[in-house]
Amino acid sequence: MQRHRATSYDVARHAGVSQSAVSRCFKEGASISAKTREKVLASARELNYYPNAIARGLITQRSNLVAIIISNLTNLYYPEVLSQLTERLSQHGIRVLLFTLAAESDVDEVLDQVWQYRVDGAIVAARLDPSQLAGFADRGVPVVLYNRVGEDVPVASVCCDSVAGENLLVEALLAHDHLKFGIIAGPEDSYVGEERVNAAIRRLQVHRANYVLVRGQFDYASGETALKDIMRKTGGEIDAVICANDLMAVGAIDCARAHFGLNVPDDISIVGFDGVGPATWLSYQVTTIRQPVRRMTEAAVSMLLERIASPETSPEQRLFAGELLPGNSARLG
Amino acid sequence: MQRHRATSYDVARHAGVSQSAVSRCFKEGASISAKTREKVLASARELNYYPNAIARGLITQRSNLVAIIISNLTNLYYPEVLSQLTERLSQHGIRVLLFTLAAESDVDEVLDQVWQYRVDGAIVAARLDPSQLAGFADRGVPVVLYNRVGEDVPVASVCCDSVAGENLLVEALLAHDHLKFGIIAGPEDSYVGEERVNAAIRRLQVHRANYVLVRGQFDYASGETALKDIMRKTGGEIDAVICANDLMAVGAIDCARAHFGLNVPDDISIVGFDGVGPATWLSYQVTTIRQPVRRMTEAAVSMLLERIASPETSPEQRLFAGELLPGNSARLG
DNA sequence: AACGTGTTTGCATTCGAAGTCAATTTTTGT
DNA sequence: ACAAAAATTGACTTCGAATGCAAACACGTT
Repeated sequence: MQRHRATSYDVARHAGVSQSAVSRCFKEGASISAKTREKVLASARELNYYPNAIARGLITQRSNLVAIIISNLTNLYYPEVLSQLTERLSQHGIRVLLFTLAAESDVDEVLDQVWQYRVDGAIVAARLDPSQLAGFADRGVPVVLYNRVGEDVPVASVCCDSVAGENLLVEALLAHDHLKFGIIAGPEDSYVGEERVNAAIRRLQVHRANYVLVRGQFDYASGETALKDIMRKTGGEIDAVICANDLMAVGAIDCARAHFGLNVPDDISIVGFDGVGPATWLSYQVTTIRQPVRRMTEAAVSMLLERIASPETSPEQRLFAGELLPGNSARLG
Repeated sequence: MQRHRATSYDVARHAGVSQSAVSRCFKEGASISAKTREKVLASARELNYYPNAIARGLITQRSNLVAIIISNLTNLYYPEVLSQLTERLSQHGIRVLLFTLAAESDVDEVLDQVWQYRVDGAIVAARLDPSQLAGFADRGVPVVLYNRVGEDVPVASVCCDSVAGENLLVEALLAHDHLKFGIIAGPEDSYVGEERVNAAIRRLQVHRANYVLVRGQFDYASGETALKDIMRKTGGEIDAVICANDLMAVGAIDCARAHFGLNVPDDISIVGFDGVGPATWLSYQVTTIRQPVRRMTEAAVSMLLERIASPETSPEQRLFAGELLPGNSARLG
C-alpha cells in the first residue's frame, strides 16, 4: 500500500462502481444513493483513500489554499494573528500557505511563488505597492490587507486605527503635564510604524509640543538603544517616550530603569502600541493601545471568504478602534 | 487578461512553438535551444504566465509542499522556529502548508488534511502516536519530528537535549546550596514538558532533594499561579523553582517579586528552559538553557530534504546540547 | 552529396478527480 | 400493472503541465 496511494479508480474498482460515483461520495449534496455511498466509503476506508486535493484543485479551479504573507514573525504580535487566521480559515476548509518576509520590502520574490500555487486568496501583512496589488487584481485573486491600506488603490483591508490610538495616548500624556517627548519609530519601510509615528507627531504638533525622533527595528534591543539615543540627544530632558510598538517600549522601559536608574512612570512615561502579551506582564504593565486581534482576524477571514465567493465584492476598509490599556508605564492620573 | 490566466498552451501559441517547448523552458537542464528559450520567455512575460504548480504537482507527483504542524504558536519559542523553517525551506523552492493546533493532542483532525494535499514531507512539533506515524510511513511521506522523538517507533527527529539541559540546571542549583525545590511542569500532553520535568525530577532524586510539583500551561499566567500554589503548599520554604519553559519562569519571577516581595535570585532562584527573547530581557535575565534554534532548524530541514530525495534513508535522531545561560535569576555564584 | 552524430522539437499520453450528459434504475401516482 | 417523473449511475471529457518517443533539424566529415 505504501508505494502507490489509492486513487478514486482504485476505490471504484474495489467497490464495484464507477469513478464518478466515488467522486460524488466526497461531495456535499451530490446525487448518490445511500447504499452506494456506504459501499464506497467502506472501500475508501479500507484502501486508506483520501481525495487528492491537487487533482481536485486542477479541475475545479479552486485550490482551497490561501496565502498568508507576513513580515516579522518574531514580533510577538504576529504569531497570535497568524495562529488565529490559520485556525479560522481551517474551520472553513481552507489551508494556509505561509510566506514569511525578512523585511517588509521583500514581497516581490514571494509573489512569484504565490501566483504559481493558484491560491484562492491572500491575507497580506506587508506593504504592497500599486503594481503588486494590480498583480492580484489581474489574476482575480482577492486580497485582504492586514493593518495596512492600499496606497492610491482601493483594497479590502482590516486595520487597527493608528491615528485614533495615538491620539488617545498623546492626549492622555499631554493632559498630565508631559511636555518633552521622545519618539521611537519603526523601520522606514514599515507601514504601521510610519502611520503610528506620523499620527503621534501630528498630534504633538497641534499642541506645539517638542519631540525628538529616533528609529528602531521594532525589537527589544532597538528599544534600548533608541532610548539611549534619545537621552543623549536631549540630555535627559524627557517627559515621555512614544514607541511604535510594545516590544520597543519594553526595551525602553528596561533601559530607563537599568541604565539610567529612572523610575517608570514617575521619572519618565513610556507608551507603546499593540497590547501584546509582555505588555501586560507585571514588570512592565505598558500603557498602550490594545488591538482587538480576535475581531480583526475574524473580519479579515470573513472579508476574504466573501470575496472568494463573489470576486466582484467592492473594496471595503474596516477600521477597528484600539482600547487604551492604562497600564502603569505612564503618569496618567 | 484577468478572467483567464495564461496557460502553457497560450504561451506556446503566442510564441509559435509547442506546449512541450514551453514546459521545457521552465525546467532546469531540459533540452531546449537558447533561441526558442528566449522567444518563449518573452511571450511568457508578455502574457504574465506563471506555471501552474497544481498541475505540475499532479503529473510529477511532487507538490513541493511541506506541512509544518505546530502546537503553540503563542509560546514565544515557536514563532522563531517557524519563521526559520519557512525561510530555509523556501530557499529550496519548497512552500509551507501551515497547520496549527490548539492542543498537542489534536493532531488527528489535521492529518486528514495533510494527506489530501499530498505534501512531500512534514515537520511536526507535536506528539504523534505510533499509528499516526504509521500513516506517514504508509503513504511514503517523510517526517521529521521537532523536539520530540518517536515513541516505540524510530523516526527522524531533531531535539534539544532536555536531560542534559535539566541536569546542568539542577546540578548548578544543588552546587549552590539549594535544597528545597518547586517544579512548574507543562500540560500533561506536552512531550517536551514531560521530558524536561522528568529529567529534573530524576536528578533531584539522585541527590535526595525535596520537591513539590505543580502543573502549568506553558504561559505567563500559569507561571504566576503555579508559583502561588507552590508557596502555599510549602509555606514559602522554597530555595529554587524549576520551570518547564521560560515563559512560566518569567511569570514566576514576576509573581515572586510583586506578590511575595521576594528578591530574585537572592531569596529564591527560578530557572527556565528555551532561551527565548524575553528570557534575556534586563528585567528577567532568566537562568536557563538556550536551544540552538538555528542549528536545529537547519538540521530539521536538511534531514527532511534528504528523506524527500531518498525516502529509504533510515531514521536518525539528532540531539543538540543546549547552552546554559547563567542569567541572573538563580544564585549560582 | 551522402552520411553520421548530436541536438531540438512536437505529438500524444499521463497524472487524479469533477462534472456533463445520456442511459438506466427506482419511485410515484393512478 | 403501467406510464411518467425522479433519482441514480457510468462513459467520457476536462483541467494544465511534464515526459517518452520519434521525427526533424543542424552540423561536421569524408
